[in-house]
Parts: sequence; C-alpha cells; structure tokens
Amino acid sequence: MANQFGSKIKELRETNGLLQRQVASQLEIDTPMLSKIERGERKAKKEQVLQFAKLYKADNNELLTLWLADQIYDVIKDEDVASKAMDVAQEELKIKSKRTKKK
Amino acid sequence: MANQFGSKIKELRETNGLLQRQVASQLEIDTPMLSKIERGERKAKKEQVLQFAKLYKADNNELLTLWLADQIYDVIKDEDVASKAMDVAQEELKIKSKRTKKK
DNA sequence: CTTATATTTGTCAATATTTGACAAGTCAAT
DNA sequence: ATTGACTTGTCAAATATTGACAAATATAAG
Repeated sequence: MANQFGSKIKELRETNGLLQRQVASQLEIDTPMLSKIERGERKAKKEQVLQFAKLYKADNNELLTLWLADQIYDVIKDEDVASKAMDVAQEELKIKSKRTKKK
Repeated sequence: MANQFGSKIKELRETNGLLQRQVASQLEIDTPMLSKIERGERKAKKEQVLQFAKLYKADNNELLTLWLADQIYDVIKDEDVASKAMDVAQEELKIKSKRTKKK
C-alpha cells in the first residue's frame, strides 16, 4: 500500500522533527488526511506536493517526480503489458515534446 | 486530441471494411461513443479493447499496449518531470514484479 | 441541389469515484 | 488510567466519468 512519495514525505517530516498535527495545519488538512497521504492511501494534490517541499526544505522536482511516478505506477501496476506500454508512452512523449509545450 | 489506440482501431476498422454502426452494435455502444473512442475523446474500457482485438483479428497485447500507453501519457503529458518519473516508475515496477503477482 | 448514409458534436442526467471531515480506534509512554 | 501521536472506518459533498440522445456536419449518389 505504501508508495514512494508517501514514504519520502514521512521521512522528511521526521528528520525535520515535525508532528503530523503541525504539518497538517500548515497544509490546511486534518491529521487523518496527512496520515493517509503518508501511507499512500490517498494521493496528494500537486499543490500540496509543493507545500511539502517548501515546508521540509526539499527539492520541488524531486518530490514531484516521486509523486508522479506513483501515479504512473498506479495506472500500470496490474497490467501484463506495463513495461511495453511505458516504452510506447515514453516514445510518444519524446515525439510530442518536439512541438513546444502547448496548453 | 487523437491518441494512438484510437487511431489504430480506426485504421483497423477501415481495413476490415466495417462501419462504425456495425462495430458499435457488436460492442453494444452507440456510434457517437465509438466515434469518440476512435478520436481519443473518450477512453475504451479494457473489456472493449479485447472486443476490438477479436473483431478486427488483431493482437490483444498490441492493442492493450497502445491503450495503456495512452493512459500513461495522459498522466504525464503536462508535467516537467515526466521523463524522470517514468524512469522511477519503471524501476518500481521492476522491483515489485519480483514479488510474484498478488491481488 | 436533394436525398441518403456515415460520422461527429454537444448536452444532459445517471452513475461512479474522489475528497474532506469527523468520530472512534490503536499504540506507546507515563 | 490519562495523555499525545497516529490510524482506521464511515459518510456525505463535491467532482468526474459514462451512456444515451438529438442535432449538426460531412461524404457520396443520384
């Protein structure tokens, strides 16, 4: 059930010597919610990822990467063709990123 | 808007000389829905992917791969760390697949 | 141009999923 | 047994997804 992002922010919280209560109030969520995010039972919003980074003095991109990786993993975890699909998606990403970022 | 899976099944439908109407009725959906799936506006269910493969005499895994790749792409498309996250997810997949498939 | 058929677009309500909040639970230390 | 930190379970509200339909736009044929 645990995921990479959750484990990371739990670890960061502990090395920063903070309680769930303290962090939760900063993010304006309750402690059960934070507990669930840390254990991978709920997923954080992108905005919250940035708040975690700031609060724990961690690198934005590092946390965003773990957070996004968990979401990818969620999509593929039960699929036989997961690995092949990743390759195809990566290829698609490469191709589309040529045409500069839209939207 | 178009995606890989949609383009593929549209192509397959045409090489098989079938109309949306005919395919849709087999899948028990209406033609607007099929149209949307082909253009990537809606995503097919996994079950439908298998029906497409059967109907078009195509390879299950090939279609499933494109279908899954589109879903991965959807998750990462607007993210700066997309590529790094893919690497991390792939790594996670490798690690977890050692412990034989659960669920 | 008019009709006929194929596909696409737009909208909407029904359904499903996700979210946030709360009460109550466990666990560890005192 | 009380306190503090965290976890679990449940629920309704908010959001998102789905399927169905009517209407619009092609495309092709006469």
